[in-house]
Amino acid sequence: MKNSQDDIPEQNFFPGFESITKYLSEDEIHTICIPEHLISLPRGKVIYIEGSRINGCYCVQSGTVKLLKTGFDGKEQIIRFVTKGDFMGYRSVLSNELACTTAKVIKDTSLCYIPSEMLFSLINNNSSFAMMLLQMTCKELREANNYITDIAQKTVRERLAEVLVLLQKQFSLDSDNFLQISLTREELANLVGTATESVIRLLSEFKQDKLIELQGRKIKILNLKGLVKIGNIFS
Amino acid sequence: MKNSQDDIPEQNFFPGFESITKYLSEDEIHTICIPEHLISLPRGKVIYIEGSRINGCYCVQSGTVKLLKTGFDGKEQIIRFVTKGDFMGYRSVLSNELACTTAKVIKDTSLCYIPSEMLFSLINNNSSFAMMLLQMTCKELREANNYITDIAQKTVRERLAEVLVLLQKQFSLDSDNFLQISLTREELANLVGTATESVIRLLSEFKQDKLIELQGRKIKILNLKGLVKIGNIFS
DNA sequence: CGTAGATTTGAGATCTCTCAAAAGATGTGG
DNA sequence: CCACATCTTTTGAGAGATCTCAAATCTACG
Repeated sequence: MKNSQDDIPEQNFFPGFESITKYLSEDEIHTICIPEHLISLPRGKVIYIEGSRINGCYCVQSGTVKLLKTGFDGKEQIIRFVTKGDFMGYRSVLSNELACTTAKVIKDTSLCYIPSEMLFSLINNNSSFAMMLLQMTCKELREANNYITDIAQKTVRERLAEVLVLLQKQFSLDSDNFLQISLTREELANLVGTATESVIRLLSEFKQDKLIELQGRKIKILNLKGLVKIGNIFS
Repeated sequence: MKNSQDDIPEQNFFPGFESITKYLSEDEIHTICIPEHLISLPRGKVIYIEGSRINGCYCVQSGTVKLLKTGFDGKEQIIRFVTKGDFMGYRSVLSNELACTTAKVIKDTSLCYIPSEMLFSLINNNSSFAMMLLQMTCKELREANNYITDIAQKTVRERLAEVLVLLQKQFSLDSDNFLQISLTREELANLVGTATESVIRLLSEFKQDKLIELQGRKIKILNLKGLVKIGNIFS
């Protein structure tokens, strides 16, 4: 597998792999990072759909993907965003189940596909990779548990404030300090777990209270502490 | 480690381990199942508290434990129940973080304690155990994601119906077909994510509609299909 | 310029929560 | 075994948050 291209720094070609390369040998990296496994997709494209069988997982190298579940009445619930260095789809592969979420691109993205066999072989042959994966799922699990408690106990107002704070943490800012993620009001509602109109009303309240600034879909956090306080965020 | 007691069937002494013994060698089982690691606790006892450091995880052999998180205003949110054969606490151990939930006994329980080092050594030396653990976290993650969607989109009435159906799935029935789990109205509310009074009102509605029968804290499901329909449960 | 989709605003309906009080259950100590 | 204290459960009533429906505006794009 190792070949004469050793002098070419892979990191430049596969920037998204920084987070996992430290757990993989050169051989393993070369096996995964073949051109046939690299995929580029524009905003709006669906990577996989809830209920379908997926035969591999994905590592995001750039862009943003939303993972969502569809409720019984067709309403979307956004579970999390997947950005550079994150994995997705591995849960279904590992437990050999149909995908329980839909993955949809919200900012042009490039992905590396990792076939099931390859994932299983990595886990079985490389215990530090297995441990990394285990810790990753544990982290997701903790966040999911926190989210359950929040959604169950907090008001919509508190949750929206919290979501804004979390977006600020996960996404970088552009030159004008606006969040580098563009969500429709509906997507924001599907993240918070509320109606679109409620998000709109609360956003304009927050704007009036000088907590945020709005320019179409772009959001700038003006008073992070204020939002933290409204959202009753402690952790 | 292996000794002259080989003729004694461990299963009788450690019934809760059925689910994990198939992933462990005899040696490994003998290392884990030492008397010093077996703990019996009555209802009401706390095994570990949210925010504390735990140095190992637990495998439940009998009884029932509730895992809960405390919201900012002190209200409990029950995350899940841990019963025979289930693990708990491993998430915090693996990610080397403080416990993010509190574990409290709700039905007299016996546990086996598994120290951190032992857990890590099992993962590193036994890839099928690591895989089992990984699949377990994936299963929990799927359930957590489902729960997020439910709590965010369903009404309290739908959620209570769903919770009753889930309890019926997870817990066995006594001779009179009552659920073998005893929860206060408040605990039920903390599971559904609502106020105690709301649970009480809805339970008596369900009773009037002949969906359930109540005897104090004991609950008998009379019309499972009806509850499934009210709860909009598809999976 | 026209159409489709997204956003905003308003108003009424409704679900759910909170607060308060009564009734019932449980447990303790005398 | 009774009396008292405490906790749980139940019921009522009113307040408030949030949702739904409808209509108006705005935006983007061919």
